[in-house]
Amino acid sequence: MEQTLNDSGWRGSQEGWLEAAYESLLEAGVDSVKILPLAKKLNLSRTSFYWFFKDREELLAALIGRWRDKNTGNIVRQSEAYAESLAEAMLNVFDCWLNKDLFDSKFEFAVRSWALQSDDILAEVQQADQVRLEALKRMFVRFGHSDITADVRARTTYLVQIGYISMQTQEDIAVRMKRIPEYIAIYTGQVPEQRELDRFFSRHGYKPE
Amino acid sequence: MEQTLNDSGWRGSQEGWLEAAYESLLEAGVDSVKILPLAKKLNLSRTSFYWFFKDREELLAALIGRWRDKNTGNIVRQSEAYAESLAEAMLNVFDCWLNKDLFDSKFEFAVRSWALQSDDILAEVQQADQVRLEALKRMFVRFGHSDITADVRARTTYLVQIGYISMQTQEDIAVRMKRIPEYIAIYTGQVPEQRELDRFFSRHGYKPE
DNA sequence: AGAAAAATGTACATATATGTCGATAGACCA
DNA sequence: TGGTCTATCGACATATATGTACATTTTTCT
Repeated sequence: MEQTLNDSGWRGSQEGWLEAAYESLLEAGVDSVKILPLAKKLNLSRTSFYWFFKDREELLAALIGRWRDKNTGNIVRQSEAYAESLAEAMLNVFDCWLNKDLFDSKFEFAVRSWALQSDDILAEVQQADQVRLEALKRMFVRFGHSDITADVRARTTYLVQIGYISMQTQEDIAVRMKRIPEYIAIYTGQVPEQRELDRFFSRHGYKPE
Repeated sequence: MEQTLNDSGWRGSQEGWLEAAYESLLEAGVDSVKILPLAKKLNLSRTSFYWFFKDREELLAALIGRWRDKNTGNIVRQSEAYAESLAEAMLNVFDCWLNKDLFDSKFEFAVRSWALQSDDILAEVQQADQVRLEALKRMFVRFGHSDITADVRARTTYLVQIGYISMQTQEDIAVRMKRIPEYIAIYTGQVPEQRELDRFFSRHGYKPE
């Protein structure tokens, strides 16, 4: 069988094993991240793995590192982006839910499921939740909400999304877009302006008829 | 070691194995539901299991049956309960989130995580989501909401709860109760009356100072 | 008490996983 | 061209899981 070689001229690499582990995690959870199956997928000998990682533990740690780097940072960033109204600010946050470069929801779900069987992972996830919720709360406060309403609205915003992830729904983009104005109204208590929606739709390549 | 015997005078039983499986599922996910560890927990020989269940598959199927029977029915029931206002109706639904007899959220999370590695389970979960969402939507429609706003508000209500479950937070009852009026306001668009809140607090044995 | 059933346990065959050791092969460089 | 990293592979030792066959014990019923 043909072997695809990487830059350094070898078939395997730390990145290669990590990528395979990532795919397996997303498809079937942590318990599917096992060295033997990954080796088969990569067409490599199982033991070759140990050249790149000390053991399975180290691979899983690398996987968590990847998640931490990607998902939490962008929510904070989007919640702090420039906006003239709360509705516009909320639409900035919504970018995360529609753009896979900003938020990897499958990864998110897999990690949260993983937390069920590992206290270390649970601590990581709860740390991330806190950071994200606080960022969203600051956004509401910035636009004049009181402490308690900002807190509850931040939770609503965030938790609906986490809930969606947990539902693992694969919905049509048009269906999701149709609900956006309603969500904005519920979360912020104010109806978004048409031009704000248009700007949002346009940057996600969506054209409403 | 002393052995606790059940009604029929034997140590093991279908229920006993199922209960052990249930506990293991909630604590550490499906992949922890293995016959050998369960046997250790029950102080029984591993092979004794096969007297009650054909194989591991059958045990897992029984576990799913348990989940189906418990969690979905009560949400539908609560959403259809008598109420004079939308706020009161919503508070009826909130009973589920605070009463473990009405909704087992740990079980819910464990099953949803399980869905990641099994298409059969995923189908079960999505079926349940649909049934629950439709029941909530009917509730909003009953109190005069349009189709689209009822749909989005039903989703908000339900998804926030699924999100909470996914956060696996262990919060103080007082902290949760303090947020209730805000949640009701956001979900229904109307502020709950004091007497409605009092009735709710009282049936959950909570006394606000 | 004796037979039947319900439940348990031992031995065996098998599958899948982890991790170590040492031999070997490919890539790179002087 | 030969040495040296870098990576791959096969063999070994071990752990944990599943499920079957059959013998044994315990309970229940007559």
